[in-house]
Amino acid sequence: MLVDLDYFFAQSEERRNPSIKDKPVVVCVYSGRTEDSGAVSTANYVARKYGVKSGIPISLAKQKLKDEDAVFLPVDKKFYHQISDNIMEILRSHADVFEQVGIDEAYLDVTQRTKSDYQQAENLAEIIRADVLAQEQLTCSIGIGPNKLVAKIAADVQKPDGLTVVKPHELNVFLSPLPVRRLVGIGKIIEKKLEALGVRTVGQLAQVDVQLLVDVFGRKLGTYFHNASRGIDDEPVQERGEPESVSRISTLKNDTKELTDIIDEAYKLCDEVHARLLKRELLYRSVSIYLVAGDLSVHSRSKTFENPTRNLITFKETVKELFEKLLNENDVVARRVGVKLSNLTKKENQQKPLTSFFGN
DNA sequence: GTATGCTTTCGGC
DNA sequence: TTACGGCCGAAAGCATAC
Repeated sequence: MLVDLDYFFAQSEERRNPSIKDKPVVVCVYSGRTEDSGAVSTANYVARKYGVKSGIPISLAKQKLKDEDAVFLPVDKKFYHQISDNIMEILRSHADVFEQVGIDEAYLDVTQRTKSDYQQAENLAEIIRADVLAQEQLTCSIGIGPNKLVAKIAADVQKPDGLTVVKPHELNVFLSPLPVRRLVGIGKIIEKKLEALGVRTVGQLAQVDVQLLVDVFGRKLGTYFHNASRGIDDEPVQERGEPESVSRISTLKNDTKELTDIIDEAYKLCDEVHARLLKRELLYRSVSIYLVAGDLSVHSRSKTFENPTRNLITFKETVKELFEKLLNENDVVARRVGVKLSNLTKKENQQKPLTSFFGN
């Protein structure tokens, strides 16, 4: 079962101030450069009717809504996190195994408690929705299926406030008409390659000989596509541990080509990211830098070390080295800069053995 | 050839 | 007609190893 909180940030704002909920509500990330510079994080369904959606410029959203009584609000991540934590606790209590994905989504393995009975799973989903609504006044959309792949797609077809159940015998009818793009793992490039093979829908993909898929995409991807098109997926619902990366990015007050200006800003971000690393008692093995140029093209560089460390000086030196490298290789003006630590491990068992101790 | 791991880019929210 | 965040994980693409 996949539970997805509907237009989460905007719905949280509606809960905080119910008087806005019949109006277009647009939650924005303001960059602080000019009055309306920044992008839309998410919008409620009233706003979506006007073409306002995640990622578009705030000024464009304002234009689309210029004749409406729309509400523009800045993101309040702390507030959303509180609500999310409360809801995730509710969801966890209804699952055999629980896997949170991002701030507004979670997989619930309910096989045991429903004894694999889809009617019981549907009943449980209604209980969960009622629980979330009663305790946190928010709606969600739920997909139920034989595995994560199907549950995820099911949750997407009917929202907001939807419940979609796909039983094993309904798999083909449900999946066949969908575009291949709906399958996790199929992006723009693979979509193009499949189109060249005359494959546009999941049903068509299921008709392709598995050997041909293996020949074109390799064994791993080929067999994955073959199985996914049939709704076969063995990925277990798994409790997630620590995040895989910690990053910060910010928009500069003014564009610059100067390494020193970029480094100054980047070092501030390093301090924040490093503080978060320490708070979670983690070590990093990879350092990345990120630069959005004046023309909005994106550039990044990264470096991975042999052994995990928590050293701040190493972090900053590496950031400097990577920005030097990037600026040497590209003639760009920096608009936004960011830093990231990844390949994170807990402080204990930090040392991966080079070879296994016994055997081979 | 395929597997694996690293780097860079993409895309969802 | 343009306009443009911050964060995350996934995908793509490559190099190297087997």
